[in-house]
This record gives sequence, structure tokens and C-alpha cells, in this order.
Amino acid sequence: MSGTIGKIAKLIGVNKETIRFYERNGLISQPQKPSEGYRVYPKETVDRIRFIKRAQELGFTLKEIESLLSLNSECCSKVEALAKQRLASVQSKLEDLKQLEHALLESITKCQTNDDDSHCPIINALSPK
Amino acid sequence: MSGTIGKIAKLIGVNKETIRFYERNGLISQPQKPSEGYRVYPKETVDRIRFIKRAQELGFTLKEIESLLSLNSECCSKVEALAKQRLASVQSKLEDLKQLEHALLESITKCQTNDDDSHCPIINALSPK
DNA sequence: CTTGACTCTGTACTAAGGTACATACTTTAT
DNA sequence: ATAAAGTATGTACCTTAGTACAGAGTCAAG
Repeated sequence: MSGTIGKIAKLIGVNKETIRFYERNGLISQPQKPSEGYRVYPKETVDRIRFIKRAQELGFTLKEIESLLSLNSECCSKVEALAKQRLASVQSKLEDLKQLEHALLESITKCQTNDDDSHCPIINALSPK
Repeated sequence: MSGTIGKIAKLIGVNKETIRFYERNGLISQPQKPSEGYRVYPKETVDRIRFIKRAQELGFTLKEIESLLSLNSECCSKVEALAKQRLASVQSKLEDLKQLEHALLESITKCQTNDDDSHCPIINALSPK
């Protein structure tokens, strides 16, 4: 469960560089380098990176994850507030995409009932009159 | 309908720098600079920028818009193919977001039925066991 | 004891779509 | 005539989430 960077990167399924990137950005702390040999990453770091990856799957940005990590189960209501923010932004994106889907479907339908290849309805719809 | 850069930028509702950016990237051509005074952008350029902005609203990337512009109503079937690609990517994003919404809603519900502020179910769900 | 694999450190680069600034010049309004 | 506002040009910077690489050191196997 602990090991040098390459080992834990493979274990978690991330790039070594990603781990270094998280270190540079303060998401995880870099273990002290022993006077001899390579750094060994403790289990806690492995857990923390896994936490980050799961939170990313829920659509949290690294910035948001940073605050999740700093709250670290000490105040549930703040975490809930953050999750609600995320939800709102996801839902607004959903609405946008549905409209987009509709507009695209309409365009494509118009295109398919068009017999004149030189006057594309999609292009025409986008072009100013 | 034509004018110097500041005027048309305001007209279209984009930043002047954005227009210069489009010029640098070949999406629009830069008018010749007259020996005296400032460049004047013709109506065609205004139309072209509007086209770009509408296509962006449909979710096309600038790269895709570049090819739309080069096809420029000369081949409807290619335009349709591009629109279908866009649609597919929009639909796949929609699916992802729906799942995300579901997961977030579930997390929030758990949070709301929780009476212990010091053990947040969201954090726990994300944390490795 | 040497070769190959790994790590450390620092820096630079990527995509996408712009934004910002410094310097010099031109135009317009007063 | 002069100040304010606009433009031209080039370069640098921004965000996000990493990736790539060079050069030096270290570790493990044969």
C-alpha cells in the first residue's frame, strides 16, 4: 500500500507526473526525502489521491477538492453546500446541452430533406441574412 | 455595418482582442491597412464573426468552425456529417451529466438525513475504506 | 561492475479560447 | 492646438489539468 512514486502511481492508475503535479499544487504533501534513496509515499497519500480521483468523477474541480479536503469531514453542512453548487452547475449544463441537442437535431433534419447540395440549411441558418 | 475594429467589436458584442485573435488564427482575414488611418472592416467580416459566434453556440469548436467556413455551403453532406459528430458528442456529454446529477443528488440526500455533522456521508463515500 | 530501470529536480509545453499590456501612432472632440 | 480616445503591433499571460523531457543521481539484477 506504500511505496515509491512509480509503484503507487501504477497502483492508483495515474501518471507519476500527475502525483508531482498534485504536490506542486498542494493537494498532497510530498514525503520527506530520506538521506539515502527514494521517497516512500505512505498509505495516507494513496488514499488522498484516490479521494481526489473520485471527487473528480463527481465533477468537482481540483480547487473545489482542495476545499473538500480541508473541510475533511469536520463540517458536513459545508460539504453539502459545495455538492449543491456542483449539482446546480451540472443541471444548468444539462439544460444547455438539451437545447443544443435540439438545435442540432433540427439542423440535421433540415439537411436531410434538402436536395440541393449547394445551399446547405445549416450554413444558411448560421449565416446572417 | 462596416467600421474600425472598436466599432464592429461593440456592434457584434465581442472583445477587440478576440477579433485580433481570430485574425491571428486565420478564421477571418485582416483588411489591408490603408496608408492613412485605421483599418476598416467590411460587412463580410462582421458577418463572418457572427457566423463564428452562432456556430460556437451550437457547440462547434473553432477548429470545426474553420472547416465549416471552408466548406462554406459548397457541400451540404459534409456539413451534415460535422453536425452529426457534434450531436453525438453532445449526447454523450448529456449521458455523463445525467449520471453525475444522479450521484450528486444521492449524496446530498444522504447528507440531509445525517444528524452527525462530524461524519459527512459525502466525504465518507469518497474516502477509501 | 555494469546495465537497465527507476527517481529527483526543474523547467517547458500542451489544448482552447481568448485577455492584457506596452509602446507608438492616428483621429476626433473641444 | 491639445488632450482624450481610438488603433496598430507584438508579445506575454490567463485558466485547467496535467504531460514531457533533460540531466543527474540511485537502486537492483545478472
